[in-house]
Amino acid sequence: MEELNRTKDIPTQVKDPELVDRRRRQIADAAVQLFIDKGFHKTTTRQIASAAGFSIGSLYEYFASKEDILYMVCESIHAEVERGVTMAMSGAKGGQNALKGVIKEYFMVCDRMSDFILLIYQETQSLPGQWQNRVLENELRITGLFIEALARIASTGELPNLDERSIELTAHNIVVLGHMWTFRRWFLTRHYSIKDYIDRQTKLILGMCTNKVSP
Amino acid sequence: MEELNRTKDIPTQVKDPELVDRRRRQIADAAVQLFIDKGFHKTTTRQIASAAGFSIGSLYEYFASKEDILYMVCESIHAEVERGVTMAMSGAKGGQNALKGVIKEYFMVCDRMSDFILLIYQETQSLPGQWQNRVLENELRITGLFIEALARIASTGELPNLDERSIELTAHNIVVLGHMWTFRRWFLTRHYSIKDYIDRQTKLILGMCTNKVSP
DNA sequence: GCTGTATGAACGAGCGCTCAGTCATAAAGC
DNA sequence: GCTTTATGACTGAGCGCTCGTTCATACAGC
Repeated sequence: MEELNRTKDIPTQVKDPELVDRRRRQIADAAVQLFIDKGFHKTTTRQIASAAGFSIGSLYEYFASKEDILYMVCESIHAEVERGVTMAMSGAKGGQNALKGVIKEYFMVCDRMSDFILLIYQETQSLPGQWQNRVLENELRITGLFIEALARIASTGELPNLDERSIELTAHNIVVLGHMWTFRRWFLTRHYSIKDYIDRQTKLILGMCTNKVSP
Repeated sequence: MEELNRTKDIPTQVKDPELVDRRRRQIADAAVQLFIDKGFHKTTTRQIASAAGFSIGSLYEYFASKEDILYMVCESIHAEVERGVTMAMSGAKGGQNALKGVIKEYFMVCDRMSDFILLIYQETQSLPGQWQNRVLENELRITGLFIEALARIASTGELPNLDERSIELTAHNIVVLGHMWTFRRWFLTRHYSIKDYIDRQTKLILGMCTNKVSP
């Protein structure tokens, strides 16, 4: 799993690496739900330990600090999102419908993972600087997948009028409009179903790409 | 000032209302900078008090809790953003250039206030539920300004193909793409000047509005 | 019996918030 | 005008408590 590579540099006291992976996954699963429900700061290490079925002492055998746990949670969320987006891309057909399909699948991922995406928006700042950067790199890598997809579609001549920079910005826009479904859901879910949202946003985004506005 | 009306229901021990306003403004000004620099949770009430030039005891004459201070900070940020957006609207000319102008002015407000907007994205969750709702209402009111502006422009026949729902969603998109400049600035400012960003996003947004994609 | 893992009581720094008291100013009494 | 009393903004030591983290001890597998 991708997530395991990137958490290798979280320090631990425990020798058996397979046990470390298993326990860390246990802890991350328990922690993420607590963080979603109460936020990072209002969740205590004791609550995390007991939700994972450990003593507080054991928890500190696998992590050196509370922030380490948050970092691992963020990493595993991004791994999951990236997995979803990659799958959405691979199932794409040719032509302009390819873009429609990718947007739809991505927005579905955002819908399914909205709690998790929201968590990243709210708690990235609580990470130590070094790991904040890692999280931002993840965000960029996911955006990169959309840049590639758009470039591929543009190269077939389906998307006129898009230079490299505009493709980049459009990719960011698509990513963020997916996130918007999560951080404005307090309003959006009251007025749109996810299907409505996807249909309308897809039209608007396609308008973005195929526009022919005079300068 | 708008912000004063909405903070009337924060309790205080002090009798003189004019003094309450003055002191609260003092405290909010000190607190907002600390919150931006260190975050809400890592800022202590003592630090706020001393940055405002008070003792910790006095601070609690004007607020009943630390969260009250955060709420007042959020209110004053929204008041400032709303002021900026309203000014941008009032200076608008007719025609499609009206929309261009509004977008430009709004994005400039986002650029100027990016620290503050970011703060709201990160710390709204730290507010008690009741005041969280107030902050979300503010966000909605600002979006409403864009809905009105778009509706006004559409009614002149400048924007074809936009039903009411699409206007609403486009307004949300514009607001959020302004925010994007703040919460992705770690990437965007390295590759785009604010002028670049405005020019390119304006083109993309106009493409959104004037699109004629088949169903 | 030695190594690696698990435990939870104990620690102590730090937090939000309180409250008994101070002091400058103003009103009241003479 | 001088003294006394009342007012209310302001002060900061300290209370009660929580939390992240540690470590002496117990236990399990080989």
